[in-house]
Amino acid sequence: MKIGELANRSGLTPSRIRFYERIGLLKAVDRKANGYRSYPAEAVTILGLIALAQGAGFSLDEIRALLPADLEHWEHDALAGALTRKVADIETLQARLARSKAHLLHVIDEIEARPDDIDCATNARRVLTRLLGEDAEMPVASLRAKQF
Amino acid sequence: MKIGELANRSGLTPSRIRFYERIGLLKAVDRKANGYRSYPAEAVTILGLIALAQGAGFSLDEIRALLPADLEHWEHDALAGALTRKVADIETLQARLARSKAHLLHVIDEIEARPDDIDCATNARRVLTRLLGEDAEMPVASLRAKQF
DNA sequence: CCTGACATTCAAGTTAACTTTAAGGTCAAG
DNA sequence: CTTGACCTTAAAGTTAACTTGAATGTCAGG
Repeated sequence: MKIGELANRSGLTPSRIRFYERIGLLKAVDRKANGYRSYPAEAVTILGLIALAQGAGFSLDEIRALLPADLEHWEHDALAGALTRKVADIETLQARLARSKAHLLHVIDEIEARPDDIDCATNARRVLTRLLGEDAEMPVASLRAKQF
Repeated sequence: MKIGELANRSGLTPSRIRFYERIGLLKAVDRKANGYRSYPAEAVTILGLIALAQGAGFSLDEIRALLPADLEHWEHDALAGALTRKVADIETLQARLARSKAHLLHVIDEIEARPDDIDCATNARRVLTRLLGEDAEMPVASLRAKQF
């Protein structure tokens, strides 16, 4: 199978597949006489797995550390541990998101529920004072460091 | 107030504050005779708001579009709309995370609950087959495009 | 007067995960 | 024999949000 067909079957682009090879996530495959890469059918499965793991929040580095050379020879304990830790990561993120959401809803409430008898500027001051006095959270965005 | 003091009070670094000015998130402030930036007390509030918004998942671009020149003159409707949309974004992410988590737990189950009478390789094939046959999700990581 | 803690600017580096571009081979079909 | 769809490589570009580095200026204290 040439790289274009593999790309079609796996849903990844050729450039992405070559990139994975370059960074050592995929081992270099055989070449035909003309230099074209020639993939075994198994490659579709491997790429599918990579995409799946990415979808679950694993970074390419993490995936590289877990993907066995032989698809039937997983490092059971490392894999189970990584999966469990990833679940914990997700739970952390869920908790953080819940707090962000609650916070946002609270702010929406504050700005919508302005008493009729005070003007916008006064209300703005009131909202601002409350907002900055409350909890200062860690940025949700900082989670990108952990692949979310 | 010089930039160092503002940095201390706001918890941001001086380089970050200069960066915000460079990209137009903060308007340029007055300079002392020696060229040093001189900030009004209000700047602490503004930086606090920026950090707060970032914590809630807003990108700097979004924040720039929402932050009024005058802190007491918010564009009420734009702000309320943006907050509401951000809550919706968070809900989308929550749903996605829930699915990822369920998926991971399912995989952990599959690899742990291997029947005693089949070997690792066979189990690996069984797990792989199920895994790749199921749903292929969008990567959680793709949410970074929306600031999470 | 010197030292050290500040301040300034501009350019370049960082991270992840790719894509894009450029310049060029290969090959089946018409 | 030429077109067009593929394939190859290496290098550079992308995005967000900063940081780091280099070269230099300012200023209060001892």
